[in-house]
Amino acid sequence: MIPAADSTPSALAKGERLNVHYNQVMPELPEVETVVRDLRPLLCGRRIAAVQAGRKALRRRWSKPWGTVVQGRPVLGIHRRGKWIVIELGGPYLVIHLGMTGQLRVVPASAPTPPHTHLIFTLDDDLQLRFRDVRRFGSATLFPDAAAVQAFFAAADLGPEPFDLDPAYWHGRVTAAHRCLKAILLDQRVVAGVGNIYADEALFEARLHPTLLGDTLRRPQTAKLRQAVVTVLTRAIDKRGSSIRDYVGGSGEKGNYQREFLVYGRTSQPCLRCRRPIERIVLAGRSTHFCPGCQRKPR
DNA sequence: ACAGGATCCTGGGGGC
DNA sequence: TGCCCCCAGGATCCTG
Repeated sequence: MIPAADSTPSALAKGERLNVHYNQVMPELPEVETVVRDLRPLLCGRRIAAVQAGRKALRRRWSKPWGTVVQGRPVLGIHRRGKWIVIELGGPYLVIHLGMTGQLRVVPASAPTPPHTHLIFTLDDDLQLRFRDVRRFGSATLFPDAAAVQAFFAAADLGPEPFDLDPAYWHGRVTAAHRCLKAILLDQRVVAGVGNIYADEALFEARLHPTLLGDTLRRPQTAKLRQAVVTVLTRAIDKRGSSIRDYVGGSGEKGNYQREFLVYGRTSQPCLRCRRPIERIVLAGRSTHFCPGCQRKPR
């Protein structure tokens, strides 16, 4: 078992309404992209000297001889695919999902180990890559080679990246589905990387009601939705880069998470565009926020 | 086949 | 003060 240090999470600022229960970033595509970009210069070219694994398994159990497989391996690259982080280890690949509360950090080996740290990779220069995940919704899996990683994504039927969406493909997938737009956006088989927050934000950006059924949309609407997904994610990646810059550095964990969401987490607050109160409903088992003025309800 | 629901997991917040 | 219940979410498994 990895020893736990006495560090407690920082308290939420008073009056904080966004992400009421959380004092950390919920990782969706923009957060994962930021983590990958930040980790790349810290990890690439280094070598893994040792691995420590916690006793409690994550949702996807790692293969047994972790240490022997990974030990001595160089980190050749780190990439993102949807919300998955793929680390290339000169042969094997490490595939990580941050789930809801997962964190990947590079810190000095001497830094205290916070609770819920499940994996520690000691690098060859007194730094450690640490995977921490309070709720253990995340996963870390070792694959023998690139083909095995591809097979894993193929088996999950992981859809294309949102930035590469072919208009015809997108229109076909959306209009083929007899279910609400919110559920379609959350479906990783249709498009990879969109989560609950950015699904709501994208629908607001496109001014489409979340309960609209996919098979009722016409081409201009699917085009608008596709563009909205790209716009919202691009904007978030640009902002997240600065808002969680110290995510990796380890020193100031607080960061300032004033996110500029227009609907997510803003239930009952006035729409920043039309001032009508944002509404919250549950769709596909997920809280869904929308503006009844900007996103007109279908008949 | 497809859509929707339950499940996992934990800490914080609200209610009593 | 302190307990208990509820809530949040992504992926996956299960049901209709």
